[in-house]
Amino acid sequence: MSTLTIYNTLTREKDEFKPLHEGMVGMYVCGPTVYSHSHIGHGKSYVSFDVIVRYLRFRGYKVLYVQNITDVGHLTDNADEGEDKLVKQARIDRVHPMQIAETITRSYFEDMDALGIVRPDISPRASGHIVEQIELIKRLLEKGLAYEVNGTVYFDVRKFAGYGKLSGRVVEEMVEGTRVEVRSEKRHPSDFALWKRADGGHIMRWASPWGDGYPGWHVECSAMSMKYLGETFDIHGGGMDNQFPHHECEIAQSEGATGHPFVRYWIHNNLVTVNGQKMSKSLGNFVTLKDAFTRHAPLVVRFFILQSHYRSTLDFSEEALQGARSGFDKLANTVRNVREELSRATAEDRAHGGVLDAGPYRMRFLEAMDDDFNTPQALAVLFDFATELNKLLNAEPRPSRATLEDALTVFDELGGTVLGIVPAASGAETGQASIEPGLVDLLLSVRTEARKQKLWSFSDMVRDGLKGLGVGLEDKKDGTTWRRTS
RNA sequence: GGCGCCGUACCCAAGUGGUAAGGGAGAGGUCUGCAAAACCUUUAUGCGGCGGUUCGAAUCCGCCCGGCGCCUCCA
Repeated sequence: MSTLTIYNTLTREKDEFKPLHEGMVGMYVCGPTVYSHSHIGHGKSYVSFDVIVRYLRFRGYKVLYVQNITDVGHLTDNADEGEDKLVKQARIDRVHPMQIAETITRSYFEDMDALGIVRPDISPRASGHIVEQIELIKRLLEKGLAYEVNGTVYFDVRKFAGYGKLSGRVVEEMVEGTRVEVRSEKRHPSDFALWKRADGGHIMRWASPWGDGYPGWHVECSAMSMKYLGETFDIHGGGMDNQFPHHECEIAQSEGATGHPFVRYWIHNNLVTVNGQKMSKSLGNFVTLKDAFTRHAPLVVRFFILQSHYRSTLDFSEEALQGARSGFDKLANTVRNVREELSRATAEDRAHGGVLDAGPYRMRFLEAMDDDFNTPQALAVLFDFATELNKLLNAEPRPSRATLEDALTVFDELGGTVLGIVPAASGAETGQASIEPGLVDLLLSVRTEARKQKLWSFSDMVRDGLKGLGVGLEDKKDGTTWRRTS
């Protein structure tokens, strides 16, 4: 097996992956701020990290995957001023902020489940870890890396030498040209809030050594990741837009407090564009997943995402999604045909027949995934494999049972377990007891009889009618098969 | 202004020194009562442009053109 390499933002190159503890991986990914429904950008991000987790597990690592739910703390305009997003939405909807958080959290998991994303092992809520955040801030104050002003605690950026190492920024150079307004309270414009004083009407507030307030922008991720994964862990992921300042600040807080390296591999996925333009909350041009799912099956969206590399931007367009759908169908058809042929081969106890060695395809797939999770290339391997299998399925002698079994294993493991785009056999294929498949079969036998009598317009009527109901027919040499097409 | 990314066929998209993956769409063909599915052939002497390094460059270097991102929230 080749070695797994991961593009590490910290080193700016593909590093060989070696976990801190043999066989175990601690991984943290920045989760959503739950104040509005997830959009396709979230989809791309979490599908990408889902495949990374799946692949690591497939490769035999025991992965502990932690992804936070931010239900407090992020602000609307800049790091130090502005309104809490949850509070703002709550005011608009005239409900308690936690009601928004709860509703949106459910919505988020609903969408992620639809995309076939394996749930994180732990989904810690920021509001449930206020104590840990306060403890972290206390440690930073004790070490002299933070200071308090009027109930607000700031991180003193100039006291932490490593500030800027992730994003390649130099503190002194950042001041000029930025739009960060200098707040007189702060010792340096780049200092960021760890704890914020809650003014009069602020609903989300907690008691702290510095008075009533709420956690700053970045502490939750440091506090929660270290709580569950330890002070140094293997992988931290997130969107590229979080590289600075969010992740930079996380490093400063965590390493400042512990004195140890925080994260060994930083993984950043690229963003989604719509019509070539960045999709963002402030631009208001985002497409929610729920909206996308009304036009495209969730698995097609997942397939579409995996057709480009996680570090590339992905341009969302209806045309591209249509193309993805056709490609996805092609792969799904092949898997279905292999399953059907296998049940025939099993029934006739077919020991000999056409042969295709799955080994080379499996190897190429793993090599692609080992190369910084190159899912487009891995998919290309599955397509190559499908083409060869289709040839075999059309040829005489019929493929051997062993070949079909191997092929199915490849599809189930690589396409299913790793990429998550090959679902388990559907009800119709497994003969699930239901009246509907029985009725379709009955119609098909009637139509077959009609075709024997060359009653073409009659048989076409049945076919067209079923098509309208989302059942597609295929007349093959050894009989007619059907599948759901919508 | 500072830092960074990208530009590959009609569309999407891999490939980072060895002579252009894969998917979609189009054209032609095989099979079929017709479809559908599948298979075969075909569609970039060419990788934004111009130079340079090299036996050899889409891949490395320089300049230019075009698009985008971060430096304020965002995955």
